[in-house]
Amino acid sequence: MGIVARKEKQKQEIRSLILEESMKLFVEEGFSKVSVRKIAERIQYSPTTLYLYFKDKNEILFYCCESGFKKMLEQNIALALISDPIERLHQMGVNYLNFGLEYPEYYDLMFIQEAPMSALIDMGAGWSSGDQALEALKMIVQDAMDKGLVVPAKVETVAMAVWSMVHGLVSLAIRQRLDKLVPAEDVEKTMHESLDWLLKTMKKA
Amino acid sequence: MGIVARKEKQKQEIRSLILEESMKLFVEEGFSKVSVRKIAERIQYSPTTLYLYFKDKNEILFYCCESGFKKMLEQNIALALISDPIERLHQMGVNYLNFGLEYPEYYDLMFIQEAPMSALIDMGAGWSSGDQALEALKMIVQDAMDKGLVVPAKVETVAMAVWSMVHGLVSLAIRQRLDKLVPAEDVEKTMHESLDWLLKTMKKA
DNA sequence: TTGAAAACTTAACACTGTTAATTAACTTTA
DNA sequence: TAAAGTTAATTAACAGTGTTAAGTTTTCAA
Repeated sequence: MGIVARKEKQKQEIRSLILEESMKLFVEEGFSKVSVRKIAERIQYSPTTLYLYFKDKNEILFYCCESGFKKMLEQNIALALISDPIERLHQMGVNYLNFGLEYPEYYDLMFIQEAPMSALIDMGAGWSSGDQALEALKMIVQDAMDKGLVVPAKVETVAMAVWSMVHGLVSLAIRQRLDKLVPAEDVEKTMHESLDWLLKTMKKA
Repeated sequence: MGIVARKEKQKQEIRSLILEESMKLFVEEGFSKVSVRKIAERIQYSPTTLYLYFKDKNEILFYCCESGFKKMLEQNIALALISDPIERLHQMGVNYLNFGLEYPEYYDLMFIQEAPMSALIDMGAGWSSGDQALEALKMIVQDAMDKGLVVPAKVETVAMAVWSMVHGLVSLAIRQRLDKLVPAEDVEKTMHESLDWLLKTMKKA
């Protein structure tokens, strides 16, 4: 049984190699520039070999996406130290904005492109890491309500509102729409001000 | 000078024909399915002819985008009848959500894809209709502040917050991310609840 | 009617994702 | 050890993409 195990391990190594190199590629050159042939060339395999390890290109992107979520969750570990729910929610938002602005290519894949979601549907799998992040958000909102820090409302409604706002900020920024509202050099600052404004506004007086 | 004028008119007619058919195509089959060759086939011209009327594909999409903004602005005409700024802002948001959900392909082009913005940069032109919509938004926010209906803050900050939120809602919905937060059949309803929540929350007690 | 200018097309380039058929490599069995 | 079987990887190809250069047809003025 040692041989079949080694073979399995080798297979996993090539899978990882494909994913690693794909990620490098779209961090370097952007999502639209990633092609199956380019990935193949980097790992010195023929393009069709990738299809032995993944169903199609979307599936490759889906797994890249997963690793993006891991990156994001890492940033949020320190949140547990913040006891005040509002302050915790605020810091979570700040982390979200920073992540989006620092890794726009990852963000694009995770939340803007439809490719990874199509793969997800084809695979019948779950949005595992994404769901995890959303659960964390809902729990913070719930916590804030329980402690009477925000006006009571349906948790999903508020969570959706908050998520949509930070996503809106990041995705509009990434797609160069926000500089239609304020000068380019003020975009990042104003994004944070908008987030601050929301948190301040939703905080019960 | 009659002849040169007629020629110019014919040229404009073909331009319009290209744009009309392009728009039909991506409303029918989606943005990603629109190709230069498909457009050309529909209008019974060779693919390369399109390049006599537009610099590239992005430029075609840019002009389609423009017509999307016109569609959107039409929906907002009735807003002028609403005197209460908060109520007007609310209705503007509702219109925005409805537009996005009703014409997801247009919305995609106008606010999600980067192609039209690239064209805009190449052309050195302005985001004319888009700017107009944003001005309208800022004015309403300003109005609400002047009348003491919301807590004073920088107009750009609040406008950005509101726009980002509705954009976030629509774009996450279009890309099937919101059904990770609530069941698919509840998405639209919850989107509206989130908008309601924001407006209620920002309204000065 | 001829010649220039404008409008349009054909052919081609360098890509894209993906599949079927084929070869190379390794494992197991006789 | 040699043959058979299995797995891994490749080559060739298809049908599509945006775009450019060169050639053809049409239109109009002198």
